[in-house]
Amino acid sequence: MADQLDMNGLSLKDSQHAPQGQNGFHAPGERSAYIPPHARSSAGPRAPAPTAASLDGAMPAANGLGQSNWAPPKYVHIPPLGFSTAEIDIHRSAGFAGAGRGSGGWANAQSFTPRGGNNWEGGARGGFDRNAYGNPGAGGGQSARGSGEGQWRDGKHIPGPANQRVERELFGVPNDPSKQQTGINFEKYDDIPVEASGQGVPEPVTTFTNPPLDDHLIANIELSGYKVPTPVQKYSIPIVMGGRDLMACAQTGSGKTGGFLFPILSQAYQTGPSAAAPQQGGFARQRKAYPTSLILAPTRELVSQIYDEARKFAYRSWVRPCVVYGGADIGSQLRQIERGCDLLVATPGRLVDLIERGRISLANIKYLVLDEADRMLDMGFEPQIRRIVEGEDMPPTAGRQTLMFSATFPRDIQMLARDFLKDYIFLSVGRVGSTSENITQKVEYVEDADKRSVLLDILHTHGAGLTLIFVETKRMADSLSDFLINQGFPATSIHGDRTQRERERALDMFRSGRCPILVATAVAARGLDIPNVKHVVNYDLPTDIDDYVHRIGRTGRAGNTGISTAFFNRGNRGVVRDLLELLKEANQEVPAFLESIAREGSGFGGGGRGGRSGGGRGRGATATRDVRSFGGGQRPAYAGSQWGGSSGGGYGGGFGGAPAAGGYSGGGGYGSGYGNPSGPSGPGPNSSWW
DNA sequence: TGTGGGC
Repeated sequence: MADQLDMNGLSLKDSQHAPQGQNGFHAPGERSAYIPPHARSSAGPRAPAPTAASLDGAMPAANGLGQSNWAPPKYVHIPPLGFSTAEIDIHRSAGFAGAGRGSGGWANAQSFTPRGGNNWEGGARGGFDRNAYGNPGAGGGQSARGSGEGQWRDGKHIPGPANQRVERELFGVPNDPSKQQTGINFEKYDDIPVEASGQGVPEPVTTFTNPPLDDHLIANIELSGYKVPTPVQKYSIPIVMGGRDLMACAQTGSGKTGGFLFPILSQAYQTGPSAAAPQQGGFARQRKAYPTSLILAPTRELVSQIYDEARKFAYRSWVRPCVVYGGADIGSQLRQIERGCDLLVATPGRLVDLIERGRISLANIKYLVLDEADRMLDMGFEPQIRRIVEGEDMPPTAGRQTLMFSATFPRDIQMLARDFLKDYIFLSVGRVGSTSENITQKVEYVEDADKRSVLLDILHTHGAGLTLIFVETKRMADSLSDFLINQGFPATSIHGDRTQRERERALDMFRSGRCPILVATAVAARGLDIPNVKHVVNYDLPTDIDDYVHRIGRTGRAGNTGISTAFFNRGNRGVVRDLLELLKEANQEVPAFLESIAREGSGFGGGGRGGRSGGGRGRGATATRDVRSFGGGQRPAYAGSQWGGSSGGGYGGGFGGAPAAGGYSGGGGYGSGYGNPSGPSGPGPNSSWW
């Protein structure tokens, strides 16, 4: 269904869709118009999920390339993905078919493809009716939009009616592999250590129960299949509900999104819309939206993913989530916002645009969330974030709650982040290397000239499952995917120069297994939750080790295992020390050449630390630590979630029980071997993942 | 340097 819709308005550039009957492949000689490399990768619209038969036979033939390298069985392992064409169609059609508004998956396509009667329509929200705040029409039966939305009336939350179709769209059907992550049971993570510092850290919760959580939220959590809060959720729920600011380090895929959505929505369901809400003139047409929650993330796809989650947990509630990002039709986003916007998920650029147009005010923001916060505050994004947070009408730190989440949090970025936080609690969830236990990391020495052939070897060897290949530049993404396609591999690419439609399509093809090889730039490095990524290849290593951490984190998620392979050569010696350290910490095999190049490296590059990581940006210890604890040589309290036995009390520095002690008073410190001594580069650890 | 992100 999605693919079919994608046919609308295709330009020449999209002509890969045209030869539907040929599985979307052109013989090279036949091309009369330029077809971008990635375009040649796609199977035609509505192509069935690849089966051994379809790929084996049709694809190479249509490709007309001889395909000596084509090894069907390996890439056709759709079975491990558990897809059938029918399932895909069900899901997708659910996403597009009828919902009056944004549909699931990457279905936000509607926002840039104004198809007739697009998804934002389907029943005008009669302006704002703040008397019965929320979703007019939902009260007495079916909402006009058919989404089963609730409202806030007379100080009470009145959930909308259930809607089977919407439920299936949001929560999937049983065993829907595209919803796999939902409902992963995190009970096995019970022994994950947690470090919390700051004044008065509250006790963690252990279940999704009322109190403190609102019943309506709990119902939606159950629909989503979550059973027990993940470690980060256990801590973030009471912290956020207690009104505190938060800086949290937790691997994506560990329930981070729920970590902020749960407490925010729960509060919203209990307290209703902000009293200070929209100064609606008495006129029907209010064109400016006043969201109470704002979630910012660095890429469009991530924003879209968060929005999809938000819709689940906001189901039938008075809270209306909206999403805005660039590359998509702004008109439909405006219409969407006009119908009500309580929780807004956005990329920075488009948000600024909408603010400038006077269509969004941040005056009512109660919650500000920066996802992938270290990225949002790095050189590239920081000015925009600062403008949004400090340069518009958002309440100051005292008037809002600010939450930051990331898997990595370099020291310098922590320092910067403090500008946006007030008396925050620092939370680090996870055991050193816990992720990597699920990821087998390999590093191979490969000269640039040999990369392609080594990659082919790898692709032949590790056939089953999805393979995500990272490169450093957009150009390389195109040329490598082009190469792979010419070699007969079902590959596609995603990077920032592709159109939004191409990006979403590539991701969808990858996700669904129809195109199990994806060549990507950094755009896909963070946050994306793609089930069944079996192998991450760092064809080009990033220059920053944190990027490496995020990249390999696309596999081995939520208890699954994964493989990571990095191509290393002397051009990467800038990261050699950090990489070395990382591998050791994660108990991975350390190739000898790494050690020796690291020694070479220490000879030059100046300073104590070889390579680029000057400025104290290198990895130090394994755990991210609260930067506030470095000042006086003090360390944050150490809270072993299940270690100390005493259910949250009695950690060294006053976690839980002894409020004032916090992380400032040099608590018990780390167990031996937990916090490494500071590296030579600087005052100490700064970046990490759990 | 490159990668994201508005028009």
